[in-house]
Amino acid sequence: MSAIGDVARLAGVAKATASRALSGRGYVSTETRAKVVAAAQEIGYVASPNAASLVTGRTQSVGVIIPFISRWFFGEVLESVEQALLDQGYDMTLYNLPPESLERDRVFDFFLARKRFDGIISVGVALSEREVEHLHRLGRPLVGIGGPIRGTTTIEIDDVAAARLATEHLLSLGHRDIVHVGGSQVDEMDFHVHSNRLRGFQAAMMAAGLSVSGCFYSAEFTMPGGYERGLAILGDPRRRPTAIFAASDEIAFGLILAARELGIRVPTELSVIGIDGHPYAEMFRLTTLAQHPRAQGGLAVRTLLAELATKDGTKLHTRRESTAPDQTDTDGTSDSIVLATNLVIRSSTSAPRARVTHGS
Amino acid sequence: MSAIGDVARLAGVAKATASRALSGRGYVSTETRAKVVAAAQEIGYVASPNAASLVTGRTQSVGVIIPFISRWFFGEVLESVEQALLDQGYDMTLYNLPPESLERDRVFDFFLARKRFDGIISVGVALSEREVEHLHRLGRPLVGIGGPIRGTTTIEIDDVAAARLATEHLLSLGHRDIVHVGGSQVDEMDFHVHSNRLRGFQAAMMAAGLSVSGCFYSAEFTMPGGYERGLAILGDPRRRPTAIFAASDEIAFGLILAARELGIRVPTELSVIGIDGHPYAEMFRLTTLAQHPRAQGGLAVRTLLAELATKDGTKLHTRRESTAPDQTDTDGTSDSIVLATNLVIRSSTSAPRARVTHGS
DNA sequence: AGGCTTCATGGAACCGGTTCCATGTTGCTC
DNA sequence: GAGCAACATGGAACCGGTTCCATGAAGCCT
Repeated sequence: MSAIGDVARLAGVAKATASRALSGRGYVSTETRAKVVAAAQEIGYVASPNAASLVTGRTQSVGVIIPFISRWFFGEVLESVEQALLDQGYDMTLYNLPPESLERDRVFDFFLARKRFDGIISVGVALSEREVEHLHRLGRPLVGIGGPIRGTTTIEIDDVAAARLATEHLLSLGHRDIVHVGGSQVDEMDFHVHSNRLRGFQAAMMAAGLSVSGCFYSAEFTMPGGYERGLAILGDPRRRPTAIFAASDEIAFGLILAARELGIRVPTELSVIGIDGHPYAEMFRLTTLAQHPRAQGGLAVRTLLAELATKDGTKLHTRRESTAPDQTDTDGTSDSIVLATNLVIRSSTSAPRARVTHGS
Repeated sequence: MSAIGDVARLAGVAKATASRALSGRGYVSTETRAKVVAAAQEIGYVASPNAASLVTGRTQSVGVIIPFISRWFFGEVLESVEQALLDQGYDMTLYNLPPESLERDRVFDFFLARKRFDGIISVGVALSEREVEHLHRLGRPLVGIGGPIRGTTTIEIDDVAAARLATEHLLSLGHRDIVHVGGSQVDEMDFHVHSNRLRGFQAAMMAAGLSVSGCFYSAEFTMPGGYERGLAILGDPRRRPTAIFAASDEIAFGLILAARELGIRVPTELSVIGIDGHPYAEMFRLTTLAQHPRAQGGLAVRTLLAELATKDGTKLHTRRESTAPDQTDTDGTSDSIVLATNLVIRSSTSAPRARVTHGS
């Protein structure tokens, strides 16, 4: 269609001047700029980002890797990341890599290897040494959400602490017979979320002098997952706990539904607490430790763009002359930014009923 | 980093030959190709898509516009679209445009106007005349999901028919006192889904000789939305219907929860049917009219890529010489591909209890 | 053996921008 | 009024590929 050359011709200036006028870089007189802008407007000129990328090395777009799209946490992160990037004029290209994805290598070796992104955000995907290495070699900033990645800034919550706080809430209400329903070790490959929450639970229990053996059940991280586990755990009245700490709100919802189905009153006969701050928590009156995925997404984008701005001094476009001796760039700030969670108390938790001593 | 020139030099051939060898276009002897491939392998060469796009006009990437990410239907579509595109070597760039988005114009005029995409998929976003016009002018294929867009191939289900079928299921069980809980007119701007489902409901009711006045209640398209409406509708025992047709499974879940909370048995005292085929339907034992968003997404991609392949003959790269007289390209196949839905009967629906005649 | 087609390869133009460098202008200082 | 900095602009190189065109070597036909 219309190229910048056409704009220049129409405005009666050189390509170089038109470029400067439109991009705002370098010296251009006010009148010239006006002429160029008018010409561009007239023929409906829109710059080709490809051409610009080719010479500047900047693409104005960011790649995002994520294992799930429709699970609440990930959907929220995605929405906030997209929003923040759009605000700053960046495109977001999405790679959905479920835990067992066969495409994984192809995404890393082919899609991400092309210099198509100014930076990459990895959400809840545990990267292998090789993969991190691979991405670092691209010389593009990489920011993670949801767990530490070696040599990379990561936004996360303190899962151990969150789990401990949730458990302590139950303990403080007087519960002694507490069970944790969390993610299975098998799904764990995707991050340490599951085991961290389990550890937090165990830490709190042990600090209270309670045994943790037999207190953990695994479930899928979904409402049906919690529901099924709930039916199994609560089915046997003699082994029924007085409180359950669920590793996610969705699991907690499922547990509550299972309890209702079995005629067990929440919270009178069973307290349930979750982690997430899911929008449905209000409806289920669920007490939960709220995390804020949108804040995490927004912060990830700000962090990435800040690193990008810093790196701006150092020409992104690797000039062949500057044969820097393959520095591994380990100076990369490997901080882990921990965001706060907060306890939202609703009516799914309360003190346990007066204890009925078993067996006598 | 490494450019194709480096590969060529290492292999001892010209850039042109290296390009042919790697892209597989044009004549290259087997040995030469081997040499080039080996050289490329050796220095870890990865082609720059930007440079290629610049000359070919193809970007190997597709833009997707979608109003929600975390709602079930949209998440599913997104996952399947991404998957299908990745399979074919395409990138997916995502634009999240919620109904009231202020970014809307910016996305159309700036982000989508740059020749960055080979095609565009619009999911559940009603496009204005101007926007369609705008996209068509780019000369890139456009495929819609979820509703007709003038002059564009669209993948959809027959919402009217699906609603009618759902309603007929309730009627065939003997229900006469049926209520429809669907999307509000206000959200409607995003598509005709809401009003189409309402129309299907009304058609079935009227065909059965029943009045439809006062039989419709609007709700947010979420579980809490259905829950709240459910409490209101079912709260008054005298005006309680024997069956509810919910416009979405999530609404249906909410209705079921409300019923349980009010001590109303499903399906004995209240039948509930939804539309969607949500994965949680199993857990809620919900009878529903299943649609298949993944199939819709996959088909949309296949359709788009097919149009792209056709257009391939006609040089995508508009050569300045071919000053074709601004043809509006109204030949565009404006088909609407309608995908099937199917009734999945579970135990949220049954015949109504023996009728208790009111008032006497 | 001469002429043609098919295959192989290199040189150079080109896609559409950005940026370096050279060449002028002004305007201000001493 | 000479000297110098800041401002304006154009020409040309360049980013990294693809493709057109020309040249040449085989292989085949008559």
